Amino acid sequence: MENYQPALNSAFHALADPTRRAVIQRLLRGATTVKNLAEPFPIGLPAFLKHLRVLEESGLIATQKTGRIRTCRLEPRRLQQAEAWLAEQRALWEAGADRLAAYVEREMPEEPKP
Amino acid sequence: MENYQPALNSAFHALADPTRRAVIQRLLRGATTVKNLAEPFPIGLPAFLKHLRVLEESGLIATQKTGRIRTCRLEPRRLQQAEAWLAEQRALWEAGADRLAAYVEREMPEEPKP
DNA sequence: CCTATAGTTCACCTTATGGAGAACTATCAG
DNA sequence: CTGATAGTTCTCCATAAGGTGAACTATAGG
Repeated sequence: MENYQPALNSAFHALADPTRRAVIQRLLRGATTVKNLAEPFPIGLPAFLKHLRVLEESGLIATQKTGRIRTCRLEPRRLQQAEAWLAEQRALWEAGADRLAAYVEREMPEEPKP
Repeated sequence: MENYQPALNSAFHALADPTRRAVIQRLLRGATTVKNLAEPFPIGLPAFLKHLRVLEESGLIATQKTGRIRTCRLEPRRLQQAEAWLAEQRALWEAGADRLAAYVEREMPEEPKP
């Protein structure tokens, strides 16, 4: 089953936290430094760095260190990948012509189990 | 900040688990019972029921008990809501005309801090 | 009534998550 | 060289997640 997709696991998990979603939204407006990103949040730097690591390991952002400054930028491909999964489910739902048929087949099978 | 959206928190969290995504995909083909849903998975019923509760509390599915049978169905609105958030971010990214401008303003501010 | 079926609840375990503070490292500015 | 700045790492803590097995409840059928 193509349903075990680690990329989706970690992407959706990363997206489940409001701090991390806010980081993503901030990065939509351009790459910036850790300090800059962390500034609006009421948590300590160590905690914030954990969020960044979750985002980076999920592939939603990428970072690069130059001198003592780490710059973070958005990696839109993963975002799109998550969106694609959701869009596909919606498409299947909307297509759903076979929903009733499947229901009938399930509730009134032609060959009940012995 | 409209970024603290409990609905998105719980929806994305629910979507982060492959078992729960598989349940959603199963429900695309029509409502069914707990037993039916649980059958393909290698985990015990109590663990599976926890997954169902996460899905239900996130608003991604709805359930209804008749007699001793609980029927689960997909609630596509939440799915769409999550998709909408992602789509919006992508739209903002693709619009991103001000990305360079913001970068310049950040890296070369007109009034550096004293 | 009796029993299999469908869920449910309970106590428990292990690991992950999100946060804290303190101490440390590496660089840039003067 | 000497700070100040920007990250980083460390240990610790509380809670949430995901799983287990055993015991329990409530129907539906025969």
